Amino acid sequence: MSLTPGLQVLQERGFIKQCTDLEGLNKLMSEGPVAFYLGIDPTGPSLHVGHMVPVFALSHLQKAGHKPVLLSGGGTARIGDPSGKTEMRKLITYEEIAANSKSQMDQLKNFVHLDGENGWMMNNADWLADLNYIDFLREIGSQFSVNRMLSFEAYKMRMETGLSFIEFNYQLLQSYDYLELYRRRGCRLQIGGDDQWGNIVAGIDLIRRLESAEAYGLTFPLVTRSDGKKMGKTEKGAVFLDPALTSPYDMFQYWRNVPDADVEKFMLLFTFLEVEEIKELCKGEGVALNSAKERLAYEYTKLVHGEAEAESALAAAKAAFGGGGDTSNVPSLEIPMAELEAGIGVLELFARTDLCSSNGEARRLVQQGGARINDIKVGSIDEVINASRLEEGGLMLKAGKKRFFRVTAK
RNA sequence: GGGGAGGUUCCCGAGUGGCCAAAGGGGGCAGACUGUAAAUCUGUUGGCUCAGCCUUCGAAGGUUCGAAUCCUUCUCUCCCCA
Repeated sequence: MSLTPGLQVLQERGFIKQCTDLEGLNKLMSEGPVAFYLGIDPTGPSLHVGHMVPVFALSHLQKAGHKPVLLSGGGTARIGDPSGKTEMRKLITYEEIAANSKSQMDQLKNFVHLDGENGWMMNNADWLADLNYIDFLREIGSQFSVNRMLSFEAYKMRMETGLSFIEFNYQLLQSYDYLELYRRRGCRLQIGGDDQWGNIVAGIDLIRRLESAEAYGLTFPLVTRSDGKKMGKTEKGAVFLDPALTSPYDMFQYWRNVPDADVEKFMLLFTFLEVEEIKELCKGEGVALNSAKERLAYEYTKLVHGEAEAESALAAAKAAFGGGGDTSNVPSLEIPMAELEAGIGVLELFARTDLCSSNGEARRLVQQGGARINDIKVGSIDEVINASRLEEGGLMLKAGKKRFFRVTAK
């Protein structure tokens, strides 16, 4: 079977995990633009790496001429999806959900063009928020078999730890979303992470029963790292798109430090570079892969924050690790010159930066020989830093091998 | 509604009156080795004005010279029965 361009791209980039009927979907897509949707629940204020595989997939399909609906789950977030979770998520307020939804959607402007003609942005709160319970049960609830739902993998885990009724209803709402989008926009495809498989399939069933129409589902792998660490997590938490939560520099560093074994896979999934070019960049081994990692970091940062920020992050990283150069974009803190002239204890100095969260941590860092200032090891916890140590108006603090922080005096 | 079991440090989990800032594991951090990779080994991992002091074992009281450990009330979670 030769794949239609959109699917072809997803296939060769390693996006496709499961499809309800790849052949059928391929045929449909070969006949013309297909309306499809991706739902994202606004459970947090910012999107993070974990959200991005489906977003990239959406963009690839859009580029191939298909029509995306980006659905913010303003209604479903009020319930909470139990899929893949071991415990119930805390319910969040309606106000938070609305705010999250807005900020998340704003973040995707660089990836998709939802102008109402080639794509749409919708919110399922529009049809879920004011549902009439009895009507819903009669029309939708009657179509669902509890026996069948309980057999779904997504609920298996929860059968051990407990599943509340509110969460059990999540699948009905997501299925109803699909039905609504089929009716409103003619959506015939829903895409999502592989944890959404059960919910997607349920929606397809619902459409078949009520509309006698064939709809499709396509899921993407839940990306893992070869070293077993959680994808998109740093010691500080998730790698967010919001620069207030994750600075462009930190985002850059996250990708820059990815394990060798994952570079190619991540480039295919998280950048728009041509497949050929990626193969070329990643064919090297060992040290050669370092430049590929740098490129990966640059491309992703550029997509999220724009070229200027990506350049800055790259320059800052080079300066910090290579020595010299423009360090002005390394995360920094400004302290009054007078204070520095009077002298500041090293421990206090480190504790005031993001490098150490307490004096004790700074003490440990120094005692273990991991603290450096302007690349000179801090020898003692009693050391006092004053203005004579300034270089180019600042101090470059280093904790361990790869955490940098710049302190400037004014 | 009735009965039972529990809530311990970032997570899991030991600890039933002083030897407990609290075993062990995970994770994190640092050092060695390296390539801002992985793997491995070692150290470290509540705060502070750091041989001392302060705060922490769901919350609030109480008993005691002394409480994570005992008592009372409250609160939350899980399980069984209805």
